[in-house]
Parts: sequence; C-alpha cells; structure tokens
Amino acid sequence: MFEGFDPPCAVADPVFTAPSDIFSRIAPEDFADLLALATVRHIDKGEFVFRAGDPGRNVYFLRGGRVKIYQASALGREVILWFCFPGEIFGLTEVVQGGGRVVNAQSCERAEVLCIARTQFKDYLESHSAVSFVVMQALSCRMRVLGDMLVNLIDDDVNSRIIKLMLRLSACHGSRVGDEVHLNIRMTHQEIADMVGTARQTVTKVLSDLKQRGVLSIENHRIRIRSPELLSEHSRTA
Amino acid sequence: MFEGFDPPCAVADPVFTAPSDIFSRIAPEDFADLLALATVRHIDKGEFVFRAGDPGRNVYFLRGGRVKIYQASALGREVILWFCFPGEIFGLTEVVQGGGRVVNAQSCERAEVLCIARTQFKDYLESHSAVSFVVMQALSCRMRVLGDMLVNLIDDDVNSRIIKLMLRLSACHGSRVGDEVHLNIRMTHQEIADMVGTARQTVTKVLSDLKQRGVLSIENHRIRIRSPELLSEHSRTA
DNA sequence: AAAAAATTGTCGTCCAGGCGACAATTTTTT
DNA sequence: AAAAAATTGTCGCCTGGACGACAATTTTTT
Repeated sequence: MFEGFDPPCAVADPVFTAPSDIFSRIAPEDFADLLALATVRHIDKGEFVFRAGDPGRNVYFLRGGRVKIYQASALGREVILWFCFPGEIFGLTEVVQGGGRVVNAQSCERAEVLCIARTQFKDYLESHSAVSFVVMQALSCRMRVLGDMLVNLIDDDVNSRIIKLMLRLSACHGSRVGDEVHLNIRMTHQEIADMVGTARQTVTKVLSDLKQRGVLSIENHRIRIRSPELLSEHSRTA
Repeated sequence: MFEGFDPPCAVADPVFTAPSDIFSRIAPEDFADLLALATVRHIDKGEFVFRAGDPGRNVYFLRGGRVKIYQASALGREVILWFCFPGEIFGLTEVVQGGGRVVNAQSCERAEVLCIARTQFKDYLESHSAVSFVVMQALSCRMRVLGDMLVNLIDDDVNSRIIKLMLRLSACHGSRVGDEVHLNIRMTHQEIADMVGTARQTVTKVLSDLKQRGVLSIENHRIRIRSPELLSEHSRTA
C-alpha cells in the first residue's frame, strides 16, 4: 500500500494541477467497499447539495455533472473556490473539521452524487489507509490551487488572472483539437468574474479583447484557446 | 480511535481558526513513535527550512520558534500563506503530492524542527490511522483559512483586511490583558502587507489611523488591541 | 411563437490604493 | 559608540478597474 509517490495529475505544469479524481486512484476493491456505504442522489441544475450553515453530516463523491463550491461574501458576492468534476470528493473539509458547512455546493448541471455519512466514512478510512492517503493528496492538491489563486489575486492584474484561470482549467478540462485547446466547461462571464475576483463587465471587456486579438474564440459559452503558448504571452507575468 | 469530532481549535469564531497544533491532539504513544523517526534541526532566524524548487523529501514539525510559509510571486513580492507555530506540521503538501516544493519556509526567529523523511512518515501514517485523521484535520483547517483569505481579498478593502487579519491572529496567538488583547507575534509592516496583499505604505497608514482612533497601540512590533469588539466595528464588513 | 429571463456588450465616471520619493526613527552590526 | 541596515512615517500623483446605466442578444419558459 501507499506506493506511488508520483504527481497525481499528469499535466505539464504542476501548478495548474486540479484536485484529483479519487475514483481513478484507488483500488477497485476499495472502491467497491466505498460504494457499499453510499447512497446515490440526483441533483438538478441550480440545486444545492449543501449550503453554508448546514450541519454537514456527509461526504460526497461526484459521479456526473459539475458542482460549484463557493463562499458567499458579506456583500453578496460569490467567491468560487473551485468546480468539482466527476470522480472528485467534496464536502470533506467541514466533515473532517467538525462544525457546520462554510461553503456552498451548488450543481451547475444535472449531477449525480454518492453520499456517505461522515461517521461511516471515518470508519472506512481507518480500515483503508491507502484511500486515506489519496484523500490527503486531494486535500493537498486543493491547497496548492488555493495558494496559487491567492498569489494570482495579489500579484496579477485582471487580464493575467483571467488568462491564468483559463490555462489552469485547460490543463485538466481541455481537449486538444489540432493546435487549439477547447475548454469543455460552459461558463458565464459572471462565473469567471467570481473565480478571479473581478466585476462581470471587466470579464466581458478582457474576453472581447482577447477575441479581437485572435487569441481565443467562444462557441456557445465554451472557450477555445487558439494556442496556449500565445495565450500565456498575453499575460503580464508570464 | 478516531473519536472526537469536535472543532480542533477552541476559539470563538471557527472561521478564524488556525491550523491546529498536532502534538496536543495525538496520543502520547503515537507521539513517541513519531519522535523515534525524527531528527532535530535548529534553524537560525532568517534561515530557510526549505525553498521553492527544492525536492521536498521531508515533513517537518515545529517545536519552537515561528516559521513563515510563503510563495514568491513573479514580481518578487512575497505572499505569506501562513505562519507556523509550535506543534504544527508543515511541508506536508508537497510531500504528499510529490513534485518539488512550491512554497518557501523561512524561520522568523530561532526555531527547532523535527524532521522526518517522507517515506517514513508515510509508513507511520499507515500504522497510525488516528494520526492520519488529525493530519487531515490540519489540512482541512488550513484550507478553510486559505478560503477565507481569498474571500477577504476579494471582498474587503485594505482596512478591513488588516483588521480581520489581526482578529484572526488574535484568536490563536493573542493573550488577554484586562480588556485588551495582546498579539504575541512581532510583525513588520511589510510582513502584514504580504499577508493581506497590499503595499507597505498602506499598512503604515491604516495602522496609524487605528492608533489615532485609539483602537490599538503598538509596543515594539507587538500589536495591542484595545478591544476586539471595537476593532471589528472599524471594518467595513462587520 | 411569444414572453420572460438571463447573458453579453459598451460607456463614462470616480476613487481606492499602488508606488516613487524622501525623511525620521529604530534596530543590528562592527 | 559609530556606522550600516532595516523599519516606519508622510505626500502626492496616477491608474486599474469597480460600478451604474442601458442596449442588444441569447436562452429558457410558458
């Protein structure tokens, strides 16, 4: 057990690594044991898996769809910490930590989640130390991303922040089409704004500008990057 | 094992909870086993425990002193993610994740650390699942703090950010003296600036202003908060 | 297909706060 | 104790980008 100390996400730049797909990283028998504890729940678009303030009795695994994890700020702004994609665990922090939920988990499209009671999950981890380790990796991975977002926020102007966001997302959720990289995530300008901490209008402006310059195009809310190299050249801090 | 699902830090506001003191949360025998694996190392003020780019073969526990964990931005700015205090673990993320260090760990004052090879620590965790859980709690705790910092950064003006920083720090590292709370951390304006993502001059200005208004005083780099309640009233987003 | 709702595009105004430039003070080194 | 280095205090200028206000377009609902 506990073999394999390799980087969990096979991406060029480890900095852009996203929280990893747990399912693909644990042994089939461990997965089977996990499934045995789980209840399946379907979540409609826009529905919440949980909200800030809820007690937080469960841990979730996403099987399909996309879930937005965000914190609501005092002024009503949404700060999106990350998107969860299939295979990822979420709602872990509060469960491990105790206390109520501090973030909101809202689905962006119809989603399916595995739902496991925290006490059961705790016992499960105790008897599956390899999974414990994978979970730690996932947590670490997210910490890195948060740290990175923090640095971005402090260091970069809006233009660079948006560009880096796209590069980061494309590392895990982009597909190459010739020279181009297509992001297969539908995002509104507002959502992008909430991820980089800026105003919606500014996102519109920056994006139009990048389109103008031929660095990217947008096809029904899906961003297509002409060339990642070219794109990254347009950020102030390469 | 794995009992106790209570909040790890006994603080009024869980949001201001800092990464927890591991030592105090594990059983004495687990601690003894840990010690057996460790090498003690002394770090002078200003010296690095590790730097970004280093391979990252060890996990560290701080026994005494204070260590600053920060990321250097592209423009040479330091972004301080957190301070480590005695009892805390650090350098875990990269070790769990694989790949080199992404952050710098520099001691702020003479420090003593326990140093454990990652492979040994991995094995140790496997056979001490209670500790695994505590480590997860510590990671979760830090994630919360980072998430919080992110929201602060996006939502609050500099004045509120500084105030919230002080309140956050005072929750774990302040001592009550009558009505006052004294922060027992020596910090320069530059360090504060690096923690809230602003310019040093702005910190000077904000702090002078708060002194003027009698909300706090500073005694050789140590901040004394006249009254936390009063202080928090001076932030825009209460 | 029409109506309602959400998203995108475009301007112009305005100000928080970054940053350079020093001077004054405090701390550290020699 | 003197010199060097670090930290704090103060100003003023200048700009990135927030935000309000609409219009245009696209998507969703009925």
